[in-house]
Amino acid sequence: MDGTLNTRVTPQSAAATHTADCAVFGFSEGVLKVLLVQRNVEPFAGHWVLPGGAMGEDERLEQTARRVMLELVGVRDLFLQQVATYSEPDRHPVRRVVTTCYYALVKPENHTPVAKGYLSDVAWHPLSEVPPLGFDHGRLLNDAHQRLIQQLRDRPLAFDLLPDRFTLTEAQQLYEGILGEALDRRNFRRKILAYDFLIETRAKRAGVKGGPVLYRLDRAALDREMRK
Amino acid sequence: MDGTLNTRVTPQSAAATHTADCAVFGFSEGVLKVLLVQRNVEPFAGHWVLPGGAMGEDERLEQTARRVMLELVGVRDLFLQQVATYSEPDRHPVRRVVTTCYYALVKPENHTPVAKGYLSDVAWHPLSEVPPLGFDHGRLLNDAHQRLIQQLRDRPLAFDLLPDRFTLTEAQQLYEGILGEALDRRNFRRKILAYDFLIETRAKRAGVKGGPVLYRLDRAALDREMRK
DNA sequence: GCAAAAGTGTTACTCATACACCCATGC
DNA sequence: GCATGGGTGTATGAGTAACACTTTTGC
Repeated sequence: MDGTLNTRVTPQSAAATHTADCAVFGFSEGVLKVLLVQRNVEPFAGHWVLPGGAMGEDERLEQTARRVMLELVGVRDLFLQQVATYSEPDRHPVRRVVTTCYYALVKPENHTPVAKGYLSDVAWHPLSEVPPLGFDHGRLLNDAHQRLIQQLRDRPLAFDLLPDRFTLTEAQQLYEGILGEALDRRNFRRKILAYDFLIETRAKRAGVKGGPVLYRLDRAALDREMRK
Repeated sequence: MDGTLNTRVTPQSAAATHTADCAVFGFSEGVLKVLLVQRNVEPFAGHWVLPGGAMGEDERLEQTARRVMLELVGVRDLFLQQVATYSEPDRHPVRRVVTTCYYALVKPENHTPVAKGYLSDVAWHPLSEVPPLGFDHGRLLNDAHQRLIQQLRDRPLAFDLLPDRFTLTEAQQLYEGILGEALDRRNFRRKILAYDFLIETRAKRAGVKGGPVLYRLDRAALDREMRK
């Protein structure tokens, strides 16, 4: 309640910087990946971490997250969900930093992230081969992934990660990558074909065996489903 | 990621105060209630708001929330869950305040909250009769309630709100109060009696018609269930 | 004795799961 | 022609939802 109880706001209580960190998930080559950046400044120089940045003066944290994503991977209008806020006094070794973690879903093939500023590298890492992360970002990433799993189980969130035309097998690989478990093909197909936002196209993809049918999204129907 | 991207930490980005606000739910007289405090200072003097306070120098937000609850209602070891963080630049009319909302569950009969400091009153309000709240606390309370509903649907969280001995009808009223819908008595009893943390006592309560059986909790079994 | 609340089983439906064979294509 | 992946249906079990009558007690 903003200092109404005994702990009135003081210069001390304002000493924390607030940042937004993003666990950005993408799907390519049949594998779920996360976008990481490598720091070239202390603390944690040389370490991989989640991309993030400090909240600006007239910005809310979600805007901070969007700005960081725009600057880093050049993507607008991404799907962004708040996960949690982390405030341990010693989570940043130099100064007090409170961070709010978001997760985001993007199509990697649409964007080529480039390292700028304090970063020596940017890369997609398969979620199964993430290096140890700096700060407490290993925990943030894990929490973000768990939240994504939880939300995917009752909403078809993940179709934003697929290319414009995709096969049901690709969709299934995506679900399996996120959930971390194998799914039965027939049960999966039945379940997602029960949605009305999948449109079968007549086109088939060259170079793929068995000529799988390509689907595309009915965006309006998907949005309707997501709002339920 | 703590200022690694372009938005390096500056004095501006540190200008926000961080607070923890709590939606404290209790259950008495068969009704779900929330603990509100009334401010006697501007801004929002005379308005009811959620209890909260500013994060201290060596404190994480959860500790802030616990401290506020201890000072206000004298309760330790309460069940506390983080809901979300709110950072709109204008959510506080005087200065920049970012807040993280928690919800808490307590037994009202064990604690008599007293108004101190900037507060002219403290009271339990039935959730169905909450006055318009100051700041954006109406939204916070709503979000906290929604999160509580969501979590109650897959974990038996709410038994902390019941007295030591309680009837199944009371438990059902509690669930109905939280979920905001009527439940079938037989289905409800079957469902919660399937848990093994409910212990039937031989005692019956005086003054209640029909001589309902009183139950108590097997705390260890409940904790086990909550960890699942 | 009557009003009020407690207590008790069964059925139908929906949803998740498990499981195996044939077909089309690329090589 | 064979290896690879695409495509399809059914049966079972679990969980959820709907539904009405009898018993006990306080007054």
